[in-house]
Amino acid sequence: MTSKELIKGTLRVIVLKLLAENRRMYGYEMTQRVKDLSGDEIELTFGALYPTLHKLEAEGLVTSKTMMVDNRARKYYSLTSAGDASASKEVKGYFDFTKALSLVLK
Amino acid sequence: MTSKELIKGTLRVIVLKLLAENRRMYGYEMTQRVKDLSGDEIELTFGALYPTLHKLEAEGLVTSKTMMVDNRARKYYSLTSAGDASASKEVKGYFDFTKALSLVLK
DNA sequence: GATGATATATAAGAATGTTATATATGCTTC
DNA sequence: GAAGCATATATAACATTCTTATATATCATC
Repeated sequence: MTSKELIKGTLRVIVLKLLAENRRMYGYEMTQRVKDLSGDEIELTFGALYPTLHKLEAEGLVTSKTMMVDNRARKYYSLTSAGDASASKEVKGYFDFTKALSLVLK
Repeated sequence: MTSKELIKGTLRVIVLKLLAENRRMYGYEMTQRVKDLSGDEIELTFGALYPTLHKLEAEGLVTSKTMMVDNRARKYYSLTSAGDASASKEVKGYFDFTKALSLVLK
């Protein structure tokens, strides 16, 4: 892990992007996917992930469905159509911000 | 402004970088410089900037010196040698994180 | 004399993240 | 069969950090 503080503000975008790329995912899967994709650099914590997921659900950007898999409850999250629109918008916003910030930091 | 939330966690790096590039700067100057450099995309708020500056000072990474300029008090901030070391380290940390995150978001 | 740019700073409140904890299954190892 | 680890969801207490509002003050311009 490079820096834990820097994840602030980006968790929401990460979740939206993951769900935009995958029809449905469950929380634990997201933490593993992010860890893999980032080369073990970014590790999501559950204490941050679940509140974020619940918040997105309350905003109507995400829906969830609990299923039994291998005798174990698994809660799948998916984007709503509003969530799909938000996802591309917020990912773009992230890169715009990054670009602007790189002008300051370079 | 693209997104206000995304600035979270990056303010500290911004301040360190500004002071690494300039021998000394005052708060108001920092907000203007960041605004200029980022093409009006990033606007620092004083309520976030001053606490950050004071925190860096408490950590021994920054020192300050108040001077009268045009009959007006102006507080200049500078990096200590520890601050100088932190600056390059934390800027690098930011770009490492950004790189890792772009693997997730692309 | 009102407005706007310059200039620093604090306080209340909101948002968001960390750490610890609880719960539970299934698999592997001792 | 007990212990430990990976899998799996979730909440609570706490800490940090940012936003918004507010206070104060000078100088230049209209």
